[in-house]
Amino acid sequence: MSDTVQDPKKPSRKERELQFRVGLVLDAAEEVFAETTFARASVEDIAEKAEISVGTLYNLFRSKEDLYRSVVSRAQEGFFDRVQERLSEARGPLEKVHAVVSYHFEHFHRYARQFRLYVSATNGFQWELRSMLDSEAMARQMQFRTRLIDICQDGMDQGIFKRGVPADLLAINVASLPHPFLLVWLERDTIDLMTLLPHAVTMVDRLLGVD
Amino acid sequence: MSDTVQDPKKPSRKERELQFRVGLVLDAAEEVFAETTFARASVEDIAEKAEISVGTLYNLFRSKEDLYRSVVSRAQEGFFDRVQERLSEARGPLEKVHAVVSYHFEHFHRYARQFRLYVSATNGFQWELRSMLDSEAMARQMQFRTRLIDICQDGMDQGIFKRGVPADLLAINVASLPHPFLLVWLERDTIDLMTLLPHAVTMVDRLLGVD
DNA sequence: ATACGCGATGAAGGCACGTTCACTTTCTTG
DNA sequence: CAAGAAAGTGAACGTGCCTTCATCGCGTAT
Repeated sequence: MSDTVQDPKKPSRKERELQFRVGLVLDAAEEVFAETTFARASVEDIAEKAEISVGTLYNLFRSKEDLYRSVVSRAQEGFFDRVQERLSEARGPLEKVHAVVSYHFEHFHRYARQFRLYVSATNGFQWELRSMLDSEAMARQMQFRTRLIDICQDGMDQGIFKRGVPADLLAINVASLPHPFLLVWLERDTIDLMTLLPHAVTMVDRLLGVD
Repeated sequence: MSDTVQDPKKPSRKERELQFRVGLVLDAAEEVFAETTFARASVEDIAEKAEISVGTLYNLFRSKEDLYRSVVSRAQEGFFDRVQERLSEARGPLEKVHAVVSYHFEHFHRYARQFRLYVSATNGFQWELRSMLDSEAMARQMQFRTRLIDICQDGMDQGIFKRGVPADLLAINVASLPHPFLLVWLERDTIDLMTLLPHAVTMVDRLLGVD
């Protein structure tokens, strides 16, 4: 019998060809999903960009959601693989942390498009158009940011905050410092948010360089 | 002629009643939008929760998008108003920064539901279900986090990183430190991402407490 | 050369949902 | 109290889009 039992490590030519084709489709899907949200991206657009028909797309993936998951997963895998690489090259904790931070910058410098997917993978967010925001809301947002920049500038001028970083970057970092804490809180709904506050204060103080 | 010219400062009873009703509808809409994304939230659900018909909803708001904008705008306004309050009470830059951070915690402790809207307003993100993520992707995410926690713990044990904060919180802060920089970069597409890296490194060093 | 099988195709099905509008109910006013 | 205005209603409409499936084209084996 022509029992085509293959070496399980080495998939057949057919199999490899399939994986290659799937990869091309994922490329196209990544491009489309990166441009908008999951809901707004259309299967037809993806099929067209991949130069296959919608039917074929559904032969390769069970559903739009399945396709999206695969795209995000692949992008995330690529990202983390490279981070791990850097981590294993780096010696000592400080160097390792620097490697992680640096690689974030390098990665999105190269694959700028993937940023939306990255956010989706790490936080469960999806992008929406900024234009969804009221112009009033935009204005308030800007006003608040300016206010915070001024405060940081004052602190530095008065020698209370450590110098060495532009005031606007410092301000933006301060403003987004609560976010990771809030995300942690949402993740484990057992903990009380307020118990995290002291730690957050410690972290801002470090950012500002106050003892 | 019964020219009902009103004192422009004091709207008519009708007008005030309308505003009150609009407020109730916004409450309902906030609840629904906070539960899912803009795309997934349905106008019918909102109308039902507000105990009005879909038609009435469309008498009050031009479109679903208009409604969403109003909800976000109102939530954001409430948030910023209170922050400004705290800011004006606080004396000196450090106290002001502390006030801002503290209020983030207080606010979402009280209005936990608004978190999604807050993110939407500040970053232009929308939430998606976590379940959209591959289980593999989840695992990778977790693995990376654990790796980073270990590194932070090592650093603290070796006396390289400053103590005083749980290793997991430190790790999460390190991991999300690049985010504000990336958002700044996306906002002003004129700048080169890599020019921001040195500042990011400075900020991590401060977070870690290395000189 | 012919028959067979497997993947590709895209038009049609079906559904979900935003929006409208003719009709009804409620309120106002003379 | 009646007539007219204003506001409320929800069924119907239109649109967009995911998914399916009968059909087709092409390579392979006999």
